[in-house]
Amino acid sequence: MRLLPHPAMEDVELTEVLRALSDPIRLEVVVRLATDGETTCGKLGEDLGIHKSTASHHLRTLRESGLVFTKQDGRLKYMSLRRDELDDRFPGLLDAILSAARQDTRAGAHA
Amino acid sequence: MRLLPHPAMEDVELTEVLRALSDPIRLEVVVRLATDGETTCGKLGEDLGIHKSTASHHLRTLRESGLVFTKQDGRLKYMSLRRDELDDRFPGLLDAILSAARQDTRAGAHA
DNA sequence: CGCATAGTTTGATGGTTGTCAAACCATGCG
DNA sequence: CGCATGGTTTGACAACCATCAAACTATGCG
Repeated sequence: MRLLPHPAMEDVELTEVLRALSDPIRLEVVVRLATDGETTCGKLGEDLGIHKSTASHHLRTLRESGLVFTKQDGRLKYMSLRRDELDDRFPGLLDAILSAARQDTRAGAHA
Repeated sequence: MRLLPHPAMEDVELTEVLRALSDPIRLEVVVRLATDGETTCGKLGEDLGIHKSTASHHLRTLRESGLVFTKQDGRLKYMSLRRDELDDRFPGLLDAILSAARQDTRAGAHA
């Protein structure tokens, strides 16, 4: 059960967080993490129908931006949202984005 | 006093809004618009020390993403935030981002 | 009409990004 | 140790982006 390097929350920049969330796949990943709790890299790749290296790339982006936390357990890497820390750093931000994303999805994709 | 074409708010996509705000200059522009009200393209270029064509490019991005409204009056084009419409479309989002941006700026740039 | 002013458009350039595939690395199981 | 499995890294490619400069457009003033 190892931990991986993560940026300290005070070093997390708002523009980096917003950039990470501006990709539809990464936004969907964050919504799923918020809804279903933690998941693994492989499961995400399957669920979203993308190559595993692409999933790895997005998860790295999310980790480096400060949004997700990665915990290694055996061969698996579990990703989770750094929800409390983010709420502390940017109060209300994650909630607003999550509810906007959920509403956006429910309303149907505006092609 | 002419109006320019703007996207309808129901066509505004969350990821586009986040992408528009993920550029430090555009985020700063939005903060200024929220604080000081409307401004012109040329003033922004001066204030931020960027070329006027760069300012024009960023303002176009902000307009197309649905964040700002452009009103032409004579030779000047006044930009303003589509605050109420955005609040209606994505409740709480703009406020959370603005307060995060202001807090981030006050805390000093984390190089 | 002619000119100055405010913005936009069009290159051109250097840098970043998302994607897949293939090679690679690390971990645990037998 | 050898192998399968879960992820990462690298390479390649096409698309996109921020920036400046220069040419262009549009507007109002005299």
